Amino acid sequence: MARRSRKDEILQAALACFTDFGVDATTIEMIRDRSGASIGSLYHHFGNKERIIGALYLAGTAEYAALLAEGFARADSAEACVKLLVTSYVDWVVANPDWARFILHSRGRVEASEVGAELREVNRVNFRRILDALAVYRAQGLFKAMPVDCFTSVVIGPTHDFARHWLAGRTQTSLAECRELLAQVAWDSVRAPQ
Amino acid sequence: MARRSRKDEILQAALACFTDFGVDATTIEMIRDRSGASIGSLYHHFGNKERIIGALYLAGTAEYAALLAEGFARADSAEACVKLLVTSYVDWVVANPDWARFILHSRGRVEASEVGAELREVNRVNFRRILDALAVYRAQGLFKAMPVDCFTSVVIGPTHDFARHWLAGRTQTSLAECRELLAQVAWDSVRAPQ
DNA sequence: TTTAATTCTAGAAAAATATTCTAGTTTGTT
DNA sequence: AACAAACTAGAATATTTTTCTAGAATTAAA
Repeated sequence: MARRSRKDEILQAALACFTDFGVDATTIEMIRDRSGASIGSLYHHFGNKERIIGALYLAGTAEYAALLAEGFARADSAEACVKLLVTSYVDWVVANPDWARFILHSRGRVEASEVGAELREVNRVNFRRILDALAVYRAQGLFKAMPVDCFTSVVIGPTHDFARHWLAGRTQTSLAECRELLAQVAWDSVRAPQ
Repeated sequence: MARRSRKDEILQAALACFTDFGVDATTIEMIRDRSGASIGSLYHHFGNKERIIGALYLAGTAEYAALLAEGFARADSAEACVKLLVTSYVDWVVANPDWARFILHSRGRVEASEVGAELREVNRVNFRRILDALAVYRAQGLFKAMPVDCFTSVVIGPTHDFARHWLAGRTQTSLAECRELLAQVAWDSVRAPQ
């Protein structure tokens, strides 16, 4: 690409600032300096600081959702689907650590902001798609009996938690090394007893 | 208690504001109004806004750690220890939902702030205590082989994730209802195969 | 009980930060 | 070229955080 759009330059600069100084410590002026945009341009594109944060967050989750959807098209068993939920997440985090760090740390903030409703809607749709894909296996009794609410938490919870520690530099083991283990644990946790 | 200390009144008011409006939307002035303290008093006790957030965060994690330590004194098997990690967390979240919501949403922010180092130290000590308590069972081969980094994530990850959804009002099932299920899943995920 | 030191409270003033506003400039279309 | 729409610029304004000086309450020593 010859030159990114100004809007993308701003988002890129914002992420770099968030990574270096934390979301709360970065000021609009820092983003302005780093992106080369003017205050006017910045506010033209985003309206306020929260919406910069929101846009970056939504773009990130959309990328992960796309990766997941692509995988689901090929997954042809209960085991493959469950493991895919873990491995897609791991792959995306490993490929985009700064973005992932930002998202993990800003979820609450974005949910409470103006774009919170939009985010919840996107999540709801993605969640629904996952459940639909798994419904047929559930009907076949391939999963342990469990409130549906708990299912995703049991599958993805350990991976979220470990990814957070890895991103914070607190683990000996790398996230990539644990990819298969986490996928296997997820599957073992939800499969029906033999 | 006849009258809470001014410092506690400020923390209490801050939590109430955070609950009602979100951490980022509450201003120092809102905390001042709600607590009845003056700006001077507020800055005398805390120095800046981040330190109010940090103090509230550390107080919350200390309460949970105390609950956990108390339980560990009575836990006398690998299974009891693992399940305790889950049930103590569930019990604390159910008893202190506002505080838990704040903590879940502010972890990243606090880690990035001045008190981040203190928080990491507290976490490290608590984490070490847990691992020490479990080391004897690990030596007996009661746990599945797994990098030690992954162990806590596998145990507590699903509970963290579900608690977050429950606190956001996104679940049908209540957290309390899932208490035993989550504890059992945690134990099944880490116990050695029979 | 007086005195002195310390801790705490008050709110005005200053500094930092976010946002709005008006005036352009560029880009694309007819 | 003429026009409209999208975009950029930065000064001006508004909001929010933080500092600062003065004084009140509390504690401890003499």
